[in-house]
Amino acid sequence: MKEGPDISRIAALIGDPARANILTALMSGKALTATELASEAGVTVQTASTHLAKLEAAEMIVCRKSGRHKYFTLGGDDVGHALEALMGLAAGAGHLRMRTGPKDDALREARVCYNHLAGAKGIALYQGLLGQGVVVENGDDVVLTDQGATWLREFGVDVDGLMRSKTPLCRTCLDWSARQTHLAGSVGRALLVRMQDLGWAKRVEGTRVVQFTARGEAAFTEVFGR
Amino acid sequence: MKEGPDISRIAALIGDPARANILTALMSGKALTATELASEAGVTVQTASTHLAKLEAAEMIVCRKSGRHKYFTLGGDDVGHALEALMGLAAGAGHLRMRTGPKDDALREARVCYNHLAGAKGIALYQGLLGQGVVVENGDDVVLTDQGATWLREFGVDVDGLMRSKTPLCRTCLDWSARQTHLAGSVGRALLVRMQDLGWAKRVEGTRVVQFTARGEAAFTEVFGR
DNA sequence: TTCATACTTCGACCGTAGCCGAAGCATATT
DNA sequence: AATATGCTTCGGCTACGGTCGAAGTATGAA
Repeated sequence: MKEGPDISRIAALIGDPARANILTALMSGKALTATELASEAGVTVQTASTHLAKLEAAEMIVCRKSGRHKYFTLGGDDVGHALEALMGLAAGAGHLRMRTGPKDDALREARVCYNHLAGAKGIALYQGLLGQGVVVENGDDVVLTDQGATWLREFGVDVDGLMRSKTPLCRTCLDWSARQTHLAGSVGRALLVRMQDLGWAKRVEGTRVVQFTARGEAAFTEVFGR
Repeated sequence: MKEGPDISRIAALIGDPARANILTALMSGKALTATELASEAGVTVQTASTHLAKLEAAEMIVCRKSGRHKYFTLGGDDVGHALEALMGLAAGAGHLRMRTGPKDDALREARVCYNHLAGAKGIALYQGLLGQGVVVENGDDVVLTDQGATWLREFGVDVDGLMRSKTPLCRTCLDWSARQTHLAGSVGRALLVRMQDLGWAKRVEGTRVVQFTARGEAAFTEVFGR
């Protein structure tokens, strides 16, 4: 009768609002302490503690203790992917957050999606890469072209290093804000890092917002088109 | 404070065991009636009815009524993808079902995963296609080669028809039984259909099990190896 | 019309799990 | 040692939601 992996266990884990908030906060990719996560989730530290214990037992998050702090991060890329997929569903079903925060516009413009660029800027980036033949689409899969590898090298990305790693180079990721795809995978991550190194953009502390500088904005448009 | 779509709502929806069973049952891709789903989920029809109403309200499933029956199917591909992602997580965390049913071995051997072939046979199929250069891997993306299109045509698959459609040709899908990838996407689906047309395999009514005939087994090994 | 089947709604029961206050450890700082 | 900070455990309260029996609606068959 019952077959397959027990999907409901982990879904129930994500299903609690407090835990969902914790996980969403960790989608920023940054390591956060228990108290930070508690305030993020809107619960006391005690409750957060039990939640974190459960999430850790399920290997959805991992913790690294340093002194009297415990820093938490997402368990792995699979966890991020699953959360992204759920966000896509939630956005599609119109289940957006009730009170849309003041940062919502900024989030729609440019934000961090686990480790790569998302939002309007993320989509523009992807479209730009497609237009220049750096990557090509195949269904909803993306492939890095040979000329694309060269292009990336010139842009300052260590493509060969990425290729040695086992993590996939390119993946598509569906935006929950605009219903379009943008670029994830190690290339997507590397591009975000590179743009920060170039001083084009900075992350706004404590949020997932990515703030472009005036110069960065111009350079971005120059390279990727609007 | 709170940013992004409300992930917890739908996660909680999937988090209930009964609803999870319903969704898992619908992963077979077949349209099922309310009573069938009730027995599948192990609850009475009344409870199933309320669950179905909730799932439908969230657009996770759609229903088509015919006479006094109501046939339910998954809401869309996004739903399927999200469920797959969760299954991957659940399998990874070792949260497999407690009591493994009698059909479990058959499921591990060959089963329907939403609409394509999964299990040991699914993996063998994918490996065979890779070995013959019909598809090539790029990270965790898969691409159909030109020679692969020709091969498929000879195998009896209407590749050109598939290409005209907007749905992606090839996608990878992670098995929960063996932790390996197999082929999804419209090509994956078409191959399963073709094998059934050839009389190689039949679906066992009411389950996700795919039963290969002796002749089909031999032909499969012939064509794909292993 | 009458009966049977498929599904839905209502009402009441019950259990699980989230929540916080308070106390308990553990690690740093003085 | 004494104090402060970060995190965990315990106990009890509460509420939300899943569950089923029973009654109610819709559709098809006799």
